[in-house]
Amino acid sequence: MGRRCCYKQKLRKGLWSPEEDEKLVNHITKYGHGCWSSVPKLAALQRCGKSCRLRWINYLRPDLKRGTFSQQEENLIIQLHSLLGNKWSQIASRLPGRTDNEIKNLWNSSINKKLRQKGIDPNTHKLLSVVENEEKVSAISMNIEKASEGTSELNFIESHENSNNGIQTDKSKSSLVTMTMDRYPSNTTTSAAPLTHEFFLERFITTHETSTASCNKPLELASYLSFRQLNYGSNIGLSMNSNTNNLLFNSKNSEMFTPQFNSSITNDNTLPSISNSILTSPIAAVASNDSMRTFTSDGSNTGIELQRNSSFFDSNAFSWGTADYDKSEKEASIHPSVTDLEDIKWSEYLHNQLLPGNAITNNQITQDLYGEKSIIQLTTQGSLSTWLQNQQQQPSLQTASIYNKHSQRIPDAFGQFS
DNA sequence: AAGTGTATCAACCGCCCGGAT
DNA sequence: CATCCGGGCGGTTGATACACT
Repeated sequence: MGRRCCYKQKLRKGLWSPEEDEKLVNHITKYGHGCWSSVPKLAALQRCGKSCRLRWINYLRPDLKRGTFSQQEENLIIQLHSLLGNKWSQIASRLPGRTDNEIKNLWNSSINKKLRQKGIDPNTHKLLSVVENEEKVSAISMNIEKASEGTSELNFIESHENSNNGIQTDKSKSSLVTMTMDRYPSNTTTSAAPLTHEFFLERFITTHETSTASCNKPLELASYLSFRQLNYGSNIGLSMNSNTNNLLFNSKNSEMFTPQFNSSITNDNTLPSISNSILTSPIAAVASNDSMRTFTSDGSNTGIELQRNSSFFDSNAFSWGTADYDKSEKEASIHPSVTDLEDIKWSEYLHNQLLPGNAITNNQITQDLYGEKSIIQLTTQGSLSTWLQNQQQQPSLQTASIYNKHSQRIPDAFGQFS
């Protein structure tokens, strides 16, 4: 099978001359492009059909928007890229007047670099440090599995004391590993409450519900936000790996640590599928480089303001992902765990879906990729547990309907994914 | 002013997909 | 069913513009 178009002789290549442009425009204006392979002949051009098509689409089309990209456009591109990856044509279809080539060039030349300067992996949209640590966690996880195949846990610890993973394995660290392994024995991993986004979100919700009078627990919020990599630009990242979901890392110093659990504290019975453990001490590290304070805006609303030293238009923490909608109906209709909450656009869920009474009265995310700082501001009057209790009464129906609603909205908003 | 490095952008290349034969 | 072929896409290249020393 040959590719004739570019093998033909006498075909011009390289930049288009104004005369060629004029010929192509005149032809397409009069007759349309029809079959691209026939366009060169009909328009008297010494070009292949592909070249004509490219020239028209990327440069001559009358509906093209010229000029530099606006900040909104760049933010949208980043958000869409986090959703679609390098599907430039699909991204371009969401930006009227912009071509896939143009967006691709912008990404490769500009955005890519800016993200890296911010310490963000442009491919995964995660903190570079987080990505690195995830690799470390993965490596350790493999070592743990290897070690568990050995004679004893002690052997594992001792073997790590002699290894060089970039992670210190002093006595205290080793004891932490021992503790977490005890907590999550391999045969109960799936039933035990893992330290996942569910865990953080539960704390956030629970805290907001039960302490609205003072709402002075910003750390729980930080824990969740940090988990979702909302701390883009921060030099501190948390990483959790599903395989070793009981380990945390401080990417600043590459130290591994584990959360302190206190299973006796708080459970409002609104999330029966979630462990009633809470995370305490490690979160302090999350917020150590950030200015965080609580405030009261009007006496009734309390909120949390998180100011970061640097910022990024976050597309993960409050965005939806197509993969999330690959869930089966069966899975979506089971228990209304917090996972369901996060499977849809989080802020929108809270704002529009989750709280019929508009318990969250304001949810503003003011972020700018290139700004000096960003402010994430949430105010709440707190009635999440009310909703959650309703969910508990009719879990399958409501959760399934939410899932269906959002799964329908995705194609509406973004068209069909390939 | 000249040289060098970097950024931008237009265009090409090669692969893939789907319809036609 | 296999092959042909055009269209479309993402990756890459090369020319040019621009910034900096």
